[in-house]
Amino acid sequence: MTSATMIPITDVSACCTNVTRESISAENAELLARSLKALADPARLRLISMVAASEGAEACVCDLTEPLGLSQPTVSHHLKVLVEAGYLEREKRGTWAYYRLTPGSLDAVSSLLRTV
Amino acid sequence: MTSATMIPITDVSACCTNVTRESISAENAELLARSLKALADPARLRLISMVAASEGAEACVCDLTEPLGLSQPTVSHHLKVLVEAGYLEREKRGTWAYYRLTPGSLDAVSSLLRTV
DNA sequence: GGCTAATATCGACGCGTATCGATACGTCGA
DNA sequence: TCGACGTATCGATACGCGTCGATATTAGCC
Repeated sequence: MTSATMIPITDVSACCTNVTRESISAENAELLARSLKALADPARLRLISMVAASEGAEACVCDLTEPLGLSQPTVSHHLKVLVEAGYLEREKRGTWAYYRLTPGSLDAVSSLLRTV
Repeated sequence: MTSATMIPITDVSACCTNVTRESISAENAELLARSLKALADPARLRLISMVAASEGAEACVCDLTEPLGLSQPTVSHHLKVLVEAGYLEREKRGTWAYYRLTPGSLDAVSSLLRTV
C-alpha cells in the first residue's frame, strides 16, 4: 500500500454522509474501506488504545513494542499504516519518535457508520 | 473464516467500553478487529448501503448482483460474511433470499470508536 | 416427476499483507 | 570521530482473502 493510495479518514468524511442514508458510490466505498482496513487489525487497535491511554496521550515505539509482544519492525510498520491513514500523528524528538492520536479521526469514521 | 471464529458485533460491544477510554485487551482487540474486517471491504460497504437504501429496507441477491458489478457467487459470499458478523439478517421467502440490516449493529461498532 | 430459476457451496487462482531478521539511517554522548 | 541506541526500511515468507467458473441445493411450476 503506497502513500499515494492512502487517504486520511478526514478526507473521506469531508465528502459524504453516513453509509445508511443513501447508497454510497463505488469511489466513496473504496475510500471508506481503506480507512477501515487500517483499523481492522488487532495490533493496530491495541496501538491506538495504548497511545490514547498513555500519560500525556503520546507514546514512543520503545514504550509500545514490549507490551504489544511484536518485533520492533512490525510495530513501526503498524504505526506507519496508522499515520498514513490519518489516525496517528508522528513527532520526532531527538532519537525518539512520539505518536499521538489525531483529534477527530476516530469520530469521523465513527459518524460515517452511525445510523441514528 | 468459519462461523465459529466469527463473533457478531453485538457480542463485542457487550463486554467493553470504547477504544480510547482505556487500553483494550488482546482478546477484545481481536474481536473488534474481526468485526471491522467484515466492514472493511468496498463491496460489502456498498451492499450494506444498498440494502439500507432499498425499498422496504430489504433486498434480495438478484437486486444486488447487477448494480454491484460482481458475480453472483461473490455477492453471496459477501452477504454471508456480513450475516456472520451480525450486520445483516437473512430471510428466505420462496426461492428468494432477502437481506435486511440488523438494527443497532452499525451503531454498536460506531460507539466503540467514538471518543467523545 | 422433471424442468427452470434463485441461491449457496466448492475448488482454484492471484494478490495483499502481517510478520520477522538483517540492515540502513539519525541522533546523542564520550 | 566513533560507538551506542532508537527507529525505519528492505527482502523474504507464509497466510488470508477477494474473485470467478463450475456445480450442488432448494423451491416453484407444468
